[in-house]
Amino acid sequence: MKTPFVELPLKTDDGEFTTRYSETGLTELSFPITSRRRRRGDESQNSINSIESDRDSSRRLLQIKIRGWHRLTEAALKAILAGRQPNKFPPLDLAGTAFQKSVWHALRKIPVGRTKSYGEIAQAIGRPKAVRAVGGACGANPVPVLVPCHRVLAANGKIGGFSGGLERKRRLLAREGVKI
DNA sequence: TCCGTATTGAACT
DNA sequence: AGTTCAATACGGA
Repeated sequence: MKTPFVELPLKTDDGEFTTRYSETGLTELSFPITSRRRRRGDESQNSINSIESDRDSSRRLLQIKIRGWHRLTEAALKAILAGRQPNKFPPLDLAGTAFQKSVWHALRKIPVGRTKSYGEIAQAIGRPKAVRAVGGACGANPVPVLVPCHRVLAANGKIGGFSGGLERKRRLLAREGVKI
């Protein structure tokens, strides 16, 4: 992964997500801060929003490219939050080990409204015994929702875990029409 | 090397 | 239907 250098907020009906981009693609998507009160100087927090210098035209082009990616992220995120399959995703630039990347790749193959167990993912990547490790990789997913780790349930059909909180996982699944 | 995990299935109450 | 437990792969410290 290239080092991320742009951070952009993404407002949705579910709150304001935060996204980060490298020169290669989306590196991170984080859930809205749940804290009630919003800090006063919060807006100044966005200082990394802009690239230091616009003088260089290649940088300007990159800036434009990232804005395009951000629009794709926004559309894709909102689609999934509404329980629909996105038409298009931004390019992803995910930091992780080879094992984690293979898990995340397998997660992306689960269609909207369908689920798999941790064990099934383990099988899908050819490591049938790495069930717990699959759970670990899900928890390390830097781009939740877009890489749909919420569609992974425990083998007995129970909810399993979720870094964004079980409530959110249930809500996402419910919108996709999945009954637990 | 040791420890914690978003697991699993079997063997027990 | 709930609890305990061992097997197990991986990643971080």
